[in-house]
Amino acid sequence: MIEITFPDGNKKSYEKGVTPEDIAASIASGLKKKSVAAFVNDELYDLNRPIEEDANVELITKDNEKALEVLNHSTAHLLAQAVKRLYPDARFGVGPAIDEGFYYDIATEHTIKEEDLPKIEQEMRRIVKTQEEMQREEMTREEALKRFKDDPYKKELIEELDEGETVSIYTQGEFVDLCRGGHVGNTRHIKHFKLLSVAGAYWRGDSDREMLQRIYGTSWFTEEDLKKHLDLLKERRERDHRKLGKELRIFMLSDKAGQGLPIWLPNGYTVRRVLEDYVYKLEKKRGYHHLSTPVLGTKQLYETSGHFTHYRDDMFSVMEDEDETFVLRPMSCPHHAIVFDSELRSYRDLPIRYAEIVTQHRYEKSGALTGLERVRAMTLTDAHIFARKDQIKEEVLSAFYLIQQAIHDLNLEIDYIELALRDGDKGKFHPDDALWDEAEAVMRELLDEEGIDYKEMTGEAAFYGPKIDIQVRTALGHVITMSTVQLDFLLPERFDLTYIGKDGNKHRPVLIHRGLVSTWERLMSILLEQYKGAFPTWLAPVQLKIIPVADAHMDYAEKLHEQFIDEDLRSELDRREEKLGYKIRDAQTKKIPYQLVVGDKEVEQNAVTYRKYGEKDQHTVTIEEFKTIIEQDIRDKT
RNA sequence: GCCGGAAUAGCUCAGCUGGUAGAGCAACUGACUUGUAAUCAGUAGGUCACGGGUUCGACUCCUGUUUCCGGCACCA
Repeated sequence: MIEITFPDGNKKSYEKGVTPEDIAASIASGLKKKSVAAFVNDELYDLNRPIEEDANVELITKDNEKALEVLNHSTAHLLAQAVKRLYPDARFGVGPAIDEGFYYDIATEHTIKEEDLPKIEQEMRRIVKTQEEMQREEMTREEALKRFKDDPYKKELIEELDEGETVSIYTQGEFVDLCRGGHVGNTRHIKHFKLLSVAGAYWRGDSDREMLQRIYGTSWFTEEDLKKHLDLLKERRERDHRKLGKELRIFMLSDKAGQGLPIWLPNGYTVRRVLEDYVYKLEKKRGYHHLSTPVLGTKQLYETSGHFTHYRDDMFSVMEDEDETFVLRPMSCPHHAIVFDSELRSYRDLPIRYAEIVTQHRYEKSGALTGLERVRAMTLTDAHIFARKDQIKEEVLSAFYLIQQAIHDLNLEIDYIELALRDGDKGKFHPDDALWDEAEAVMRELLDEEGIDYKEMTGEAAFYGPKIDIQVRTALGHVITMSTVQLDFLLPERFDLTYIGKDGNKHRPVLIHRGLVSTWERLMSILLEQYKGAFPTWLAPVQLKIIPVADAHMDYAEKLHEQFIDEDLRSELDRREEKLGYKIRDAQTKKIPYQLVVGDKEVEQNAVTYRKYGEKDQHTVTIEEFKTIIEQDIRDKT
């Protein structure tokens, strides 16, 4: 007999070799049904894996987050088994559970197409029906190597394990897979799943190695959950900024103008100007000085900064004219460094904060380009703060809080914060360890002191220094880097920047790079998706639409329209001779925040009847009242 | 850049095994003068992404290119 201790402290005796499933059944039949796996002494156990000694056992039920992961992982195995039956030459890479699903990487002569997915799914369902037991087996590394000798990918994975490590494999029917485990125990537990797509993926994520075929899928405990998830995927497609951006005439892309070179249409540019203005004022209040520098710079400038050597491949071609050589700038710090260096600086002048609306060009790989999210010409508000070492914490934090404010005003939410650090890669990061140690320590310290939660990411730093990256989750579920504060000791060296200290000697300033709300392009893609194209009034390209009931009311409507335009409201008047319902529908599909209907009643009362986008109620108010309402709305930014 | 898929009217899409294209919406014209999501009728609109090939004949089959989409890699 062995003794099992439950999370609530209760203990119970069981036969040696009892499985989590048995334990669940012994407590309640409902619990057995709900259980998916278990933590046995904090190790993930399959439902059918025997427990050989006294242990702490926590059953993982379907409502536990881990349960879905186990289910999806098991579904990946099921997928592999089905693929192997249909394409016997198939060899397998890795097949993990991921957020919202799973995938498996496959090597086979057969090119797997989207049309093949139903066939594979069908085979999977067949295996579910025959209720294959997913049997765990443990062996030495050497045995495992023998077992998988014809499986180059699995073999490679095993070879990387330490000598003497125990390897576990799982067998279900004729299919055997190398796997650490945590499985549902039997294929019959897998019921509600769908294969979603096929894609290519490099073996081990290494672009120098071969590409495998990857099948993505998703698996759930109930049909409702599966359906809900599929609906969510559909909803995300509806929110796609490329679709909305086209419908609402926000931006366009044209192969005639150039791949990845977006064109801002009047609607989009209006939103952008509002954002630019907002940021300009925000920065102005925080002591930033705005300036403007050219999109073209000498190659020498970027050689000095180090960007040219680091990012040569991601820059547009070098331009040569007579004896000068230029590049399209990929970023703006060198220009700002030069401005700093153009005058003698005293310690009293610091910090100096330069901000600029910068257009920059990067030769992004063609496959990376995506709508406004990833482009080759982008504009952003970029800032560089030149400070003394004793000012670092204050300046980094103030930049951080500025970012927080902007993200809040845009109705976005910080998902998490990353502290990006270097790793041992001397080619990727500048080699001065002392500078790195100091910079990384300061960043860590200030985050800790301020009680800001963050994840450390080694190997993710910029080549010149550590970064604090602010990650935002978009409405489509992507996590993107929205903002960044980077501490740089290197560029001031490279440009030999100095200021005169209290002691009368020259000192080296530090450089803090600050990206506020990504680029306008990317921000627009995020906002479009966030608001589903229905911009809040302060951002909306058209804030209100005046709709006269009939021609007779046109004069009144014209007068209103003029008044609103004078008040700096973005007003439009529908002058078409159409039915009221038709014009209203048009205003609605354009997602205009306020639609104003004016007819006999309004003319008589000097009033407007408005309806807010997304609301059902209509309100009749005087013109003055309406102005107060919309102006308040604009101030609220909601 | 890599793997796979796609490209038909301004937009959304149909077009079977090869016989040179069609709908809805939008646009334009006319009638209707309207009270909260589509009034009716008519007109016009396409080198079927581009180049080459197979064929008596290609939107359809083959091939190259371009762009887009799903991923991977990359992202100062």
